[in-house]
Amino acid sequence: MGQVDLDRSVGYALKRAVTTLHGALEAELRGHGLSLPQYACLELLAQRPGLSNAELARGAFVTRQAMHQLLASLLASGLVTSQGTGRARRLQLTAEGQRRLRGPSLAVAAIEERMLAGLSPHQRENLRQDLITCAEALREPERRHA
Amino acid sequence: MGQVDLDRSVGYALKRAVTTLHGALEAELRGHGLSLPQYACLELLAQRPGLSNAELARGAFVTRQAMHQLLASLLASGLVTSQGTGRARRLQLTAEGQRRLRGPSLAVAAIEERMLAGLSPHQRENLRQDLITCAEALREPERRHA
DNA sequence: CCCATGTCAGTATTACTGACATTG
DNA sequence: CCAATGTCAGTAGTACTGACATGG
Repeated sequence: MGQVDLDRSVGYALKRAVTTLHGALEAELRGHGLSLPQYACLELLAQRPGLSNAELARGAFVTRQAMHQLLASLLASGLVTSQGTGRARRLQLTAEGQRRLRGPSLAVAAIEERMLAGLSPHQRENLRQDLITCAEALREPERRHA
Repeated sequence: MGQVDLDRSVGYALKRAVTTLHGALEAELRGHGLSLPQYACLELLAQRPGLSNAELARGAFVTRQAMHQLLASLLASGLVTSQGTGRARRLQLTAEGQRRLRGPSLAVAAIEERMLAGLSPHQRENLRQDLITCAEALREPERRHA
């Protein structure tokens, strides 16, 4: 065989974990009036103020078109502001955006904490590092432009 | 703050890993004429013959309605057969389904192997276990029906 | 000139919720 | 009767591809 064994597959466990996490996050965020993509965008801007749309898209793992339309609603809601009209517009949270993010951000942190409750700090860091190692390993053969 | 720190967040690393994996899988499977959900369904049936639609749905982390419509195309394509008309219909791959799955299954195994190339067998198992621990931890408070 | 970006459309896939008959 | 299932619709949210102007 040598094929995939679901009961031993890291990929399958990965999918299970993410699905469960997404479900928990969406359920929680719904109560805060935010979708998961919206939250991700706001959180990204909170921690990395001044990102452009394209940078934000890369950080959220979506296309810049998808981020563009997501941002449109956030801009319209007054949670985010755009500065300049040049090539890379600086985006950042408004005061209202910061206020609206506070609760959800704490709630999300609590969920992540609950998810990791069974792991020691050492295990958590190992887990995070291994996940990054996995992502890096898959990105290699992409060989972006040139 | 005590809020989410993207650069230290396991959840963020999890999302990055899954997104990258999905991208690699979809790119590969496209060449085999299968979508990722279709592949998942076939692989599940290959390893657990006789599953019902609802069981399949749980195994693939989607609703039974979503699985139902996915199965419709696979049944129409003759890759899967349904037996009985009772409450829990037994589903299984046809000979054609098995044949069509072979290549994709090997390709997916290769991708998973590439993803894990930087990790020792011990690390891989640790990673898988930790992911399952995380998923379990989040599932607790759901408390399904009483 | 070139590449990345911002932006406008259109499309498509995918899954979801709701509803209801059926089965065990 | 009840819980789970199969199934039919309709809906929605999300992202994707294509295209094109702009800017550095």
